[in-house]
Amino acid sequence: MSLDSSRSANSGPQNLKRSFNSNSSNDKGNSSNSKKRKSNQKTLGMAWGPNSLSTSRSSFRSSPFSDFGSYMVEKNRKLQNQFDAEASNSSLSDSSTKPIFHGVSIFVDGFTVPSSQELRRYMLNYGGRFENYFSRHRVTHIICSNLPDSKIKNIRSFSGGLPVVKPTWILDSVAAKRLLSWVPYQLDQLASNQPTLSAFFTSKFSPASEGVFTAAICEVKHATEDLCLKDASTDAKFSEEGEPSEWRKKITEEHDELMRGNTDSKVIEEPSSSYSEASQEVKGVERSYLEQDDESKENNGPQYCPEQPSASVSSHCFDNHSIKGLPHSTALGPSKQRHSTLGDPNFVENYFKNSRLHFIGTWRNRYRKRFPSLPNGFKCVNSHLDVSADTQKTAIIHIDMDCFFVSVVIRSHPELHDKPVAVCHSDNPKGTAEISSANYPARDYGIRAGMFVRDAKALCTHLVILSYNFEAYEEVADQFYNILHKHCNRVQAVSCDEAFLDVTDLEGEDPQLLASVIRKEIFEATGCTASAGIAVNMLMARLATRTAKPNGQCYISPERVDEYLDQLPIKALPGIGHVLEEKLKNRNVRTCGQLRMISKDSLQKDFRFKTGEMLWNYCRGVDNRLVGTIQESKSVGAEVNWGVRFRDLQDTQHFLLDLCKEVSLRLQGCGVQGRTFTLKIKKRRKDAGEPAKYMGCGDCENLSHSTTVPLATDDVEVLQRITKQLFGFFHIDVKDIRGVGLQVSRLESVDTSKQVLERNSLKSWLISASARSEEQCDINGIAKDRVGTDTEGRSMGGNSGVLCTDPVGNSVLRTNNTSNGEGCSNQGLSIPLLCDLDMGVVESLPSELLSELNEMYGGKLVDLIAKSKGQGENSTGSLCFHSPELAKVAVEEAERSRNSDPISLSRTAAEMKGKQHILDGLQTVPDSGAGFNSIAISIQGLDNNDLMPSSLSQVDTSVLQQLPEELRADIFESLPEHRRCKM
DNA sequence: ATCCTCCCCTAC
DNA sequence: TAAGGTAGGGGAGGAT
Ligand SMILES: Nc1ccn([C@H]2C[C@H](O)[C@@H](COP(=O)(O)OP(=O)(O)OP(=O)(O)O)O2)c(=O)n1
Ligand SMILES: [Mg+2]
Ligand SMILES: [Mg+2]
Repeated sequence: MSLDSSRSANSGPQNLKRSFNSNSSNDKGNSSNSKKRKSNQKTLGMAWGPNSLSTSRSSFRSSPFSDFGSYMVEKNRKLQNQFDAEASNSSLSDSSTKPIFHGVSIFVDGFTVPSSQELRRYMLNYGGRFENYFSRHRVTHIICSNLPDSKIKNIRSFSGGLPVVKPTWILDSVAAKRLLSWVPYQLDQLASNQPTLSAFFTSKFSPASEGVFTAAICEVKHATEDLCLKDASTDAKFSEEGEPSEWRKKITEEHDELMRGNTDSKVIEEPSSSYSEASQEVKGVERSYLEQDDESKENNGPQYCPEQPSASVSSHCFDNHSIKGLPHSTALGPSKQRHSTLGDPNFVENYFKNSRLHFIGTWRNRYRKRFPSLPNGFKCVNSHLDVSADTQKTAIIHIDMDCFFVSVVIRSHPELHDKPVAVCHSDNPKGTAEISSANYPARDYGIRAGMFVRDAKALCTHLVILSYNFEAYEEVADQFYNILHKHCNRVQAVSCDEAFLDVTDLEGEDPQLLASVIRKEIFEATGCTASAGIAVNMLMARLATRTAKPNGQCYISPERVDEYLDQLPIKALPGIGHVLEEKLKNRNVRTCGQLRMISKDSLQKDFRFKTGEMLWNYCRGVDNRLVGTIQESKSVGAEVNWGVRFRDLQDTQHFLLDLCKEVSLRLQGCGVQGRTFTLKIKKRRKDAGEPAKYMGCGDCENLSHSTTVPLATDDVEVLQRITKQLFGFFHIDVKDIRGVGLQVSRLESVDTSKQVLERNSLKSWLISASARSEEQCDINGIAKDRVGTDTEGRSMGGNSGVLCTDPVGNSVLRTNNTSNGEGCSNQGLSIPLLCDLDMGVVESLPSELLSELNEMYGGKLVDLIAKSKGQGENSTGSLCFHSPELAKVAVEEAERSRNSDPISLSRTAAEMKGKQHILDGLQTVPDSGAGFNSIAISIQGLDNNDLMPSSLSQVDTSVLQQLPEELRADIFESLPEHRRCKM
């Protein structure tokens, strides 16, 4: 309770976090440290380093990732806990058992007698460990029955040099009540072929050995772990025999076995045995992934082109008008800025081209285009049909590619498949580049996504670093989804490597069998493995996948949910990140079992309604979410929090312009326009030193301001004006800026139907404006436009006129009956006749509206305007002040102009002219009587001049200053308090 | 009550 | 050297 009250204050969470991780060396890593300390204290602690700076930590709070890399730690810990729990339970039941297998960790390969289940039980009961997946660094012995010769070769490469021992070794050891040497039990074929193996093995596998059970002959000296590991992984002697293709084949052939025998049995899987052998023969396993692209490529040509609008900013269309682009900096030496915004005029584009997070962050939009929601796709309507009218159990499959980024690029390095490999931009052992993905051998060393490469290298000096290949990720993701959609029409994409399937309605299909089929197809098509979880809801399916990884699948039956969750660390639940974990830890809650002890009321009191409910449900395995197609997006944005360094306002403006271009292109790529714009700034904290991460943002305050405009737009110039305006709200030294983002929300689709709507609203607006301009300004009604197609802002009272403010505090004086236009707008109007248009209104339209309108009239509008201009100043009289709407528009435009730079203003003569026209009109305000009360004024213009100087600011100010004092005061007072102060 | 802005948290 | 993005859910607190 006290914890989340900290939310109310800005600094609350930061302080909280700081206290959590006073020892982080990575200013982004923060709270994950506490976790890491725990799970792998020594190495990780050293890797991350002791960290003195409490301040260093919260820096990258938006770094969702700070903690992400630790989930595998959690998973392992979870399994560990389960294992320990089971082991201790078992021990309790048979207190006489001795830890015969202490230090022994087996992996059962394929069919054995006794079964892997039984072997597992023996291990549990006698102090050993049982690995559900193969890891050369965790497994000490592979247990395997004699195999046909054809399989020996595979085993050899698969085993990576570990002892391959017959199951009777376990049985005999149990019978003897001590650990026997495994040497006599070595698999015949291997023993005869590889006489030298045993020497190697013996040195490598000293059972971890508290000397109590030293009876075994095999127990040689305690060779150091490091030495052993190094030997094992650097010595290619064993692995090189295995062809990569064979490895693939082996994986394929055995994945059924693994599913049934090992992974499945691991914890949860129902011992259903029927489906496993039913799996198809692998015919085309050898068909290389390289030849697989054909289908999808020809269909659509999946490609990741950061240059494409929807992916990233388009290149080459920028003039870099940064005249002083020479890299001289006051604070930073040239070398320091080479990779910053200061060193690269094309920074934004290049940055996004290389950003992995940008890739995964924008993937969803590309998916939307590639797989437009299918007509038969299930819409995720929250129809609470849940009344269990469905007697049939729902069946959900969650499927996720194993170490996706590594798996894809490792295909061209088959010799590396069992070596520790990670994908990263840099191989610099001192670098702060981040690991994107690490394969499972690398994870055995504690290497995780998000970690600095130097820390990863410290954990594993021979870690192999591979480069990104975004195009390949895109392509594999595409194949992945092609397969999923082929089997199921209820697919919910989670990310480029992960999805949920609702297979409830696929009757006659065993979900587990289906999952194995899909996994196999994925492997055959892509050469990459995927893991799957099957359960009755999304939550449990996802958890099952974690258990199943890598290259496995796991079914959690409803009966075993409780058992599964009881010891599960709460951090493993989706939705519980490091913050919630810490809060719960402070209440001594670490496992789902413990979480269940807390009442829902209590949780909702401490964690608020929704979160409390989520916690209560999830720790019980309850999840009411439905698998649905991707919903239409609610926001579009772009941000950069790396390499952002500015010297002066011009640097900043240049960057903001690029960001606007990027966002504009993305809006257009998504076919939407937006009305609300939010500018986010990361501001270096006063006490923050150099970021731990090279070119990183370090410890920052996160600031944001937003504004809402009346008409949705995707126009770069409009974005630019708005952005400049927003930037004015931050009274900030540009040298402190470490990150910038622009987000657009209140989106409106630009598809045909919406276009019609928009045009209608525009038309109605014009008509009603025109009509009203002939009445007297009529003030009545309460305008509250929720639908928001055309008006905006809130009524702020007043009789003769209403001062409205948009959310940012651009105050807009206008009459309430603005909404009349909107009232009509949804009813569909025919286009007003040209001659019915009020030219004064038309001329004062913002340029983008004008051009849109012009389109509606087939281009005749501009002609008409030209003619009306010829008539002299006649139109001026009606220009601004007969129509509140007109005034509104005029003021908005004037406001935009104020913050526009000279370049954009002069870009089109027509636009400039229009603005000047309006300004002229504004200057006549004092004379214009009744219409006067509908002037809009942007208050921030009053004191933005220092930050946003522009050629027009003086004009604006003078316009403002011409206002009667009374009105000015009125306007000022009507502004929200925080706006007034901030100015 | 409901909307709005400004945040935080989470996932990949 | 390095490329710490993107989007949704949700809540506090103020305005209406
Ligand atoms: N901090 C992170 C997390 C993920 N990713 C990218 C790389 C991953 O390959 C991909 C998919 O994320 P997953 O969580 O599915 O992780 P992996 O697929 O790498 O491993 P796993 O086998 O656990 O799924 O997203 C990243 O770049 N940085
Ligand atoms: Mg994955
Ligand atoms: Mg994933």
